[in-house]
Amino acid sequence: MSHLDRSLIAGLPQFQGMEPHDLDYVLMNARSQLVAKDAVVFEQEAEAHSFFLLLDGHVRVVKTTADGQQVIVRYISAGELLGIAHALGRTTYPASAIAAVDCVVLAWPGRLWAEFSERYPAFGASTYRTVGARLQEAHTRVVEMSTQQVEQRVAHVLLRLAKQTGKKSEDGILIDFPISRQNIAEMTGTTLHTVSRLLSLWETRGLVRSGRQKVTIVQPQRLFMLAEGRLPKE
Amino acid sequence: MSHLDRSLIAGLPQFQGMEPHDLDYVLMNARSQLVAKDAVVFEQEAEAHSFFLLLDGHVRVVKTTADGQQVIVRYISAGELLGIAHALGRTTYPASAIAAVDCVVLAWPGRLWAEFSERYPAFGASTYRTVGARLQEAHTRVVEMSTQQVEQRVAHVLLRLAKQTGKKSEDGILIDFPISRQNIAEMTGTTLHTVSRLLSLWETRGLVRSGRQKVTIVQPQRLFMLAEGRLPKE
DNA sequence: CGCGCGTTTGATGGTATTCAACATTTGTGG
DNA sequence: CCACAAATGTTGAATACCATCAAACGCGCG
Repeated sequence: MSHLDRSLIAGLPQFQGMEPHDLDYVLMNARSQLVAKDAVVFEQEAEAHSFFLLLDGHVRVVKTTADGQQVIVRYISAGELLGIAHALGRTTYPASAIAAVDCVVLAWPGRLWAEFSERYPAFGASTYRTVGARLQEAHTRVVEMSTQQVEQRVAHVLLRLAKQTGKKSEDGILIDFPISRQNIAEMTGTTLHTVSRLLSLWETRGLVRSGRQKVTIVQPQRLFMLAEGRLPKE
Repeated sequence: MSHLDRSLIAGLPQFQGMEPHDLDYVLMNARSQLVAKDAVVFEQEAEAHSFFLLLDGHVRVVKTTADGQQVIVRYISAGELLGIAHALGRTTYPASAIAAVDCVVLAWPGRLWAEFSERYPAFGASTYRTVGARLQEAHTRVVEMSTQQVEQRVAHVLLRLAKQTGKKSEDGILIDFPISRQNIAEMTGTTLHTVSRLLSLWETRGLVRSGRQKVTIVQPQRLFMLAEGRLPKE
C-alpha cells in the first residue's frame, strides 16, 4: 500500500545506491504532509519526534531568542533534509521551521534515524556531509558577521540566495520565494529599515529591482564587487 | 616499538570501547609532536595531510580573511581532535591552528581517517557528535552576533572560556592560557580597544581582574547577569 | 635596564539603530 | 466590488554604539 512513488526520492543523494525494495521500505514508513504557507513544520524546543525531507517548496529555519528576537539560520530548498536533530544527538529541535510557501514534506519517526543511517550507508554519509557543510557555512557566517559591515553582509546574503534558488527572469535573477525586508534583516543581523534603505539605494544604481516580498538581482557582478568591498562608496 | 603509551588515549571518548591491541595499532600510526607556543599546527588552505589529537596544551583555531582580518573560531583543549577537515569531506584545512601555549599533539596521516571511522565505531560516532556540537555552537554564535551588543558578547565569551578551561584561583576563575585583548576581540567581532575598555570598567566594578594576557572572573553570577542583559547600565 | 608588546585612555566620527510618521500593497468582509 | 484593516515598505531625524585615530603607559623578557 505504498501510496508514494519511488521516483520522489530515487534521485536524491541521501538515497543513492539503494535498491527499489529499500526505497519502498523507506517510503512505507514515511508520511507525506502538505504544509501551508506560514505554517510550522516543527517548533524550537519541541520534542524531536520526526525528521523531514522537503519535497517541494521553501522552508525557513528560525531561532528565537529568550527576548523574542528572531534569527534566520537558513532557507531549505526542495530535496534537502530538515529537522535532523537526531544527527546532532539532540532530542529537541534547536530551531523552528516555517513554510515560506506552500510545501510538501515527507516525515519519518525519529527512531528510524538510527536504523536508516546504519542500514543505508549512503544515507548516513550524505547527512554527515550535510552537517559538515552546514558547519562550514555557519563559520563563514561568523566570519562575515565579525568582519564585514551591514552593506556587504546584505549583498552576500542576496547573492547566496540567488545562487541557491535564483530563477532567471527578464530583469535578472529572481529569488524564488517571498522574502521581506524583515526576513533579510534576520539573516544579516540588522534591521528592516537598514535593509530597505540599502535596497532603495541599490535600485537607484540599477543593481537590483525589488518590491513587496521580492527581490531581483539585476547586476550580480556589480553586487558581488560591492559585497567584496571593492566598489567605491561614491 | 610502540613508544607511546596506551594510557595517553585510553580514557578518551573517541577511543572508547577499543581493545588494547586496537589502541596499540592506532598509536603505532601516530606521530607525537611538540608544538612550541605560537607555532602553527596546520595552516588554512593547506593540504589536509593529517588530523590531530591535542594531548596537552591549548590551541586556537583562526580563520583569516582575504584582507587579513582574523577571526578566532574556537579554542581547543586537551583531549579534543583538531584538523578534522576529513570529517567534513574537505581536502584542505578551513582554518589555521596555533599553539596558545607549548603543546603536545598526536598526528595521523589523513588517509587513516576513513579507516579509523569505519573500523572503530566509537571513533566515527564520537567525532560526528563533535561536529554536531560544533555546528550548534556556531549557530549560537551567529545568533549572539546578530542580536547582542559587544558588551554582552564579550561577557559570554569570557564565561564560555571560564567554563571550558577555567582554573579556580584565589580571586575567582582564571582562564588557563595566555589571552590578549586582541584575542578576545577576534572572538567577539570587536576591537582590542573596546575589549580593553570593557575589562577596565568591569574591573572597577569588581566583576573581573585582568592583566597582561590573563583574565580572572571574580563574580561569574554578576557577569552572567550582564551577559544576559539584565544588569542596569547605571 | 631598556626595549617591545600588550594595554590604557581620550577625542572624534561614522555607521547603523531607534523613533516616528507616512505610503503602498494585499487581503478580507460587508 | 468597494472600504477598510493589516502587513509591508519607505523615508527623515535624532541618537547610540562602537570603530578609528592618536598617544602614552607599564609590565615582563632578553
